[in-house]
Amino acid sequence: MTSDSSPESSNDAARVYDGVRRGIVEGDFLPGSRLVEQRLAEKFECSRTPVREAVRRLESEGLVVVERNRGARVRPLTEHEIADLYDVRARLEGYAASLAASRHEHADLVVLRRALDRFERATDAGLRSRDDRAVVRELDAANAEFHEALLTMSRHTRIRSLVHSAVDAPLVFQALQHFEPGELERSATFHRLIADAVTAREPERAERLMVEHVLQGRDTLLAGLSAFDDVADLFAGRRG
Amino acid sequence: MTSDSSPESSNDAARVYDGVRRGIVEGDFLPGSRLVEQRLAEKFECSRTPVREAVRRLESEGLVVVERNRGARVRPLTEHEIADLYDVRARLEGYAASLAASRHEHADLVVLRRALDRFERATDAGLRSRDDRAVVRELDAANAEFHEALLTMSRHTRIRSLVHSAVDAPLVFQALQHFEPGELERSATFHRLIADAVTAREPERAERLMVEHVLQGRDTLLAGLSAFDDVADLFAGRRG
DNA sequence: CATGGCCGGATTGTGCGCAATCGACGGCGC
DNA sequence: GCGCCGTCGATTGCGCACAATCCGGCCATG
Repeated sequence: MTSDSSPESSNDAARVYDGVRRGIVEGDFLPGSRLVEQRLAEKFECSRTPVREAVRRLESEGLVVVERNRGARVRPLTEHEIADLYDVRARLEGYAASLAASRHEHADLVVLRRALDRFERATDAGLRSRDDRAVVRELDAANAEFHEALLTMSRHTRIRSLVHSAVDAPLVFQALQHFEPGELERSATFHRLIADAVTAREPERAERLMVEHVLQGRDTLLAGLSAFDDVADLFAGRRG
Repeated sequence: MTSDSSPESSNDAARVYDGVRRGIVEGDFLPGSRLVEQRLAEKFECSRTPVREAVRRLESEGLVVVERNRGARVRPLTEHEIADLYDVRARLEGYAASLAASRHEHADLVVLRRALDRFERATDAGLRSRDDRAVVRELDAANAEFHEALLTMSRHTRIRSLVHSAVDAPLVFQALQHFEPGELERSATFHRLIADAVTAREPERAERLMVEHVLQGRDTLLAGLSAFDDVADLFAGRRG
């Protein structure tokens, strides 16, 4: 689930936005840590102006919190908030899936199938070596492509940004899901079922399957979190 | 549904944000019209820097669109998009209502009741003179207070901003709803029923009622729109 | 020892100027 | 008359400096 702005965006603000966002998602900026404008400006070799813009955008997307005159920090998340976000996400993506089933055009199906295949290949690789960073990154990218394809097919101008508001913040924990045994296969299965329901233009089934898929992901993640309470503490911003 | 930042924010950026937002919602800036940074800076008596911040924030909330190096304009909406936004809103606020029914604390009910009373008073005034701008503004404010109260009671940190993403843009048309005969009473009735379901801690009923309430609003609005096709054209940015 | 006011460094908020970019207009050749 | 190209004005993108604000520590006082 990456943003619309491609990483090689020519303007500085978008470049900083992509960089900081990736830094947050991949764990280089830990939750609770401060994002000082001057520091980021030096890191990305530009002035504070585009940095400000990037940070404010991240704020409006819920990845960082800024307090007036006190600056920005990476938003810490409690287990409770993660669960809530996944519940909203389930509803939003479920709705998107039902729209996709109703509204898709033939060309969309090609894109969807390609995303499906990519995810299955990534799954195979992931089953062999799930601690290879490149493999994990490919898994996440393939997963994002599948979900993005459905958002596009829904023909709903705004739903993409709405889904991102719910999805992006918990993305920090994404990696945890891949370590749960069976989760990769489960995801692949659901992706296929969802694609089938959408292809057959069955909105209700597509919605139900998507809701269940997302809730599965929620539970896997929460299970992984409580298995690593110290990690949970870390991500909640309670530095030790 | 007004933003969290109170209008008397000491901050220039927030002041401009509030001002432009109000200008869009109240029709002073028509959809499709350009928002030139320098112009806004003069109007709000500050430099372009805070104006930029305000405009970018409005962009991320979907009220304006900006094209690179070409500036911002008030986002035009098609009837189709309005319908889609209301559908998402129904689901999101329905979810929020069910959460509110499950999670509210006793003190919340006082706030909810006050909002309810305020809306009923505003309704009475509205039935007498529905073309008085002050009365309409009070109606909108009371309505916003009711919906905001439920969002607060849902104890879901992020749902407020999600709902606003779906609600804010079509707010431009809000006024149209008040002219549909019977709509004010219908709204008041639903508000009361929703409040009752929430108070009685019945999440499913609260959700159903809220979904229906929002969809009623959608239909009223669309009916009003097609009754004024020229107005619709105007708001869609097709200037004549 | 607890408390409150004061000061200095760090960081954000804002103003302002210049360079880059885009669209419109008009001149040129055909 | 029509399409192409260069120039120009309008506007945004960005860098930079100064002002406003906040936090921590220090000191005086009770």
